[in-house]
Amino acid sequence: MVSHSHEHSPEIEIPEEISGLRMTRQRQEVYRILQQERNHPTANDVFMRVKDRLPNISLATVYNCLEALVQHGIIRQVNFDRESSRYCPNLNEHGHFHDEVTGVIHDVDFKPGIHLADVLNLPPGALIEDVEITLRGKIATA
Amino acid sequence: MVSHSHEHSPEIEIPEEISGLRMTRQRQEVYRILQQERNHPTANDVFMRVKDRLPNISLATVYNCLEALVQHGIIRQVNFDRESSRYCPNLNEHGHFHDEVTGVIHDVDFKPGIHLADVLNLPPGALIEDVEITLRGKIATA
DNA sequence: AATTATAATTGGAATAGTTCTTGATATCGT
DNA sequence: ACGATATCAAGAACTATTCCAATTATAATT
Repeated sequence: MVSHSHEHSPEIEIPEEISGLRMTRQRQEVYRILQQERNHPTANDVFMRVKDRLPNISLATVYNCLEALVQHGIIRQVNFDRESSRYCPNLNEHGHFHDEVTGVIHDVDFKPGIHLADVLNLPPGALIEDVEITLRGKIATA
Repeated sequence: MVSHSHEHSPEIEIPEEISGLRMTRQRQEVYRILQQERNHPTANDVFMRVKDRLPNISLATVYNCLEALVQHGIIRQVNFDRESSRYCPNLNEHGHFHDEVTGVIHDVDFKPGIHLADVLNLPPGALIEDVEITLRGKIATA
């Protein structure tokens, strides 16, 4: 076990295991970046940032880590059209609004008490396992 | 076993120009396929089908045609995760349910009177230009 | 602690969907 | 008909992602 002694940045405590996933150093650092930067980074964004702390990490490992975190329900993968996938630590059911002027991606929550099945005519017997709601547009400069 | 017959579908009359887009032979045939086969085909699906009528068409042209039709608001492009894009002639605001057992994609409409702005907490001033709602799951076998 | 087994990481090669490029062909406006 | 413009075909190029083989780290067992 690693004795973490003196670090200066506001560290986020990450347990050694989450949801049955072994939290290796690489997975920890990838996860930390998602927690700190809530900008919905791409795999490559994460790769560039994580190299500050793990200079030898490979892009393949970043992909592996992100996939492992997604599989274990620790983060979510978000796709806009055919652009690079982005990753998001917000596990609440929510959608995304992509401001195409600034490029910023905003989380969009449901209004309280609203559930998808209430507003959509789903096929009979449909068991939803995953939902993706993505909006694209701009913000009126009032 | 499914007999995969291209039954004679009644010809669909397609005007020479739609929404300011010149309807070339290739665009007509691509569009016709989308109208006839409402299976949300991929570009490659369309390519294979359209070769019955235009044996010399190229895949690049199919992509060009699909893009032109999308740009002019004649069809819609639908993405599921990072899979191949699919194309859809249904212009009503609707989502898609992807049955991951059968692979079938169902259109999913809003219940009458429901609009997105009623159910989502959009960022103030957001002007939505495009919405994508994709669901993934299975259908319970009664 | 040493040994074996299992899992994770790395770096590069491979893949797949899509886009780009170039030269040929068709269509439009005059 | 003529030049200008748009579209097309074929294949090369591009890019995000995955795969693979070899190495390294961690865990389990003795």
